[in-house]
Amino acid sequence: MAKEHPSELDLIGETRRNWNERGIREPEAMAAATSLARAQQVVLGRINQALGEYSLTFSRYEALALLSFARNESMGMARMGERLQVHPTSVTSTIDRLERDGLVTRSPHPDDRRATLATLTANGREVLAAATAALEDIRWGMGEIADDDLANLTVSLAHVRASAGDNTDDSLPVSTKGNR
Amino acid sequence: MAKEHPSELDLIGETRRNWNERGIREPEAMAAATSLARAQQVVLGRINQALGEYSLTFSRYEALALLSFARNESMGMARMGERLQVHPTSVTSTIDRLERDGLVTRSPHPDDRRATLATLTANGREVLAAATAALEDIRWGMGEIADDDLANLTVSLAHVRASAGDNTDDSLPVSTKGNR
DNA sequence: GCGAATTAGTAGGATGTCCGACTATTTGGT
DNA sequence: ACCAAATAGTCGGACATCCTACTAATTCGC
Repeated sequence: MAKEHPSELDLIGETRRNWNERGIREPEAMAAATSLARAQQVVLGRINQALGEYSLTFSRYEALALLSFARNESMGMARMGERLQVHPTSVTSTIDRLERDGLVTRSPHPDDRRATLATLTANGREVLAAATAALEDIRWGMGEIADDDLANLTVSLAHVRASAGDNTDDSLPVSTKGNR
Repeated sequence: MAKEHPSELDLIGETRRNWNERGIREPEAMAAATSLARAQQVVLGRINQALGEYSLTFSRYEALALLSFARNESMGMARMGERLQVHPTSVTSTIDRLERDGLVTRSPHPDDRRATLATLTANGREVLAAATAALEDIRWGMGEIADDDLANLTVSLAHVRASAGDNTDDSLPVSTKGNR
């Protein structure tokens, strides 16, 4: 997915300069938002590139990983949507494709006839392991960035997530925990 | 788009804990990548929410803004794809919708009969101005985060972008420029 | 000059995401 | 107990994005 499209000129800086000439009201926020969008595009592109080897996408990979952590490698779809923070219809779509590829199975919930359980298959477990190794190899798309810088990034991003109401208590790197 | 789905439990931290129990190889990179994805989801959701008022999406907004900075508020579509860092077919799709809504027009390039120029209309210019004001009002989706923190975030993200070959010389806040 | 290689734009197909609507089932309040 | 309200999952529609393939036009190299 999406080859890397490096740009010689600094697109973010260029954009900021343009907006500044026009007298923008929140330049720092604008720069942060556009940087965030571009960085995510880069990282997600690398991740999906690596996962393509296994006919996976990051969405489907996340669903597999979530199931692998669950009791019996099984979980109701509504709960998956909450955990993955996506719309119920996105879960349906994701599970459709994972089921098509034989990585999960659907089964009726034993106690609630409305609910459907998604369960990891043996094949799904194997593909997940291989895909995880591939992601580790590319450091989850984070390039050659040092762990210290990654920790800083995670902290900065935690502020953003916290502003949306996310609890981020446990996201912060150990080294920075309680240092405030 | 996408209401805010705050989560009481720390999903990122939870995920990290799960992976740690399994002995992951690049925990910092994993945490940074998942944080990036979630933060981007939050910010883009807020931005698109605000732009919905004007029947715009962030993609279409970016295209309008790009045109507004161009000479004659006009630009070839291939060039737009380079600037916006998206596939040529995505530009076609974006311009299709902007044209449908009367915000841009297509016209043949005078010197190159292969090329098509997209040009901002008067209405497009007005909608862009109103949408920009709306984005400023919500600080481009960055919530209540202080400018200092936003600057740190932009610097951290510049590292990521730089790792993809992006030139980031002019993205860095003035205060940190040349301090290395 | 002329054919090969490149470039511009689009059509068609796949995926992911959201929203609104709809069915089936379970819960809750009176 | 019973009907209203909430919940689980799916379907269809709208968008954004990518890729492959194709047409038309321009540019390059010999």
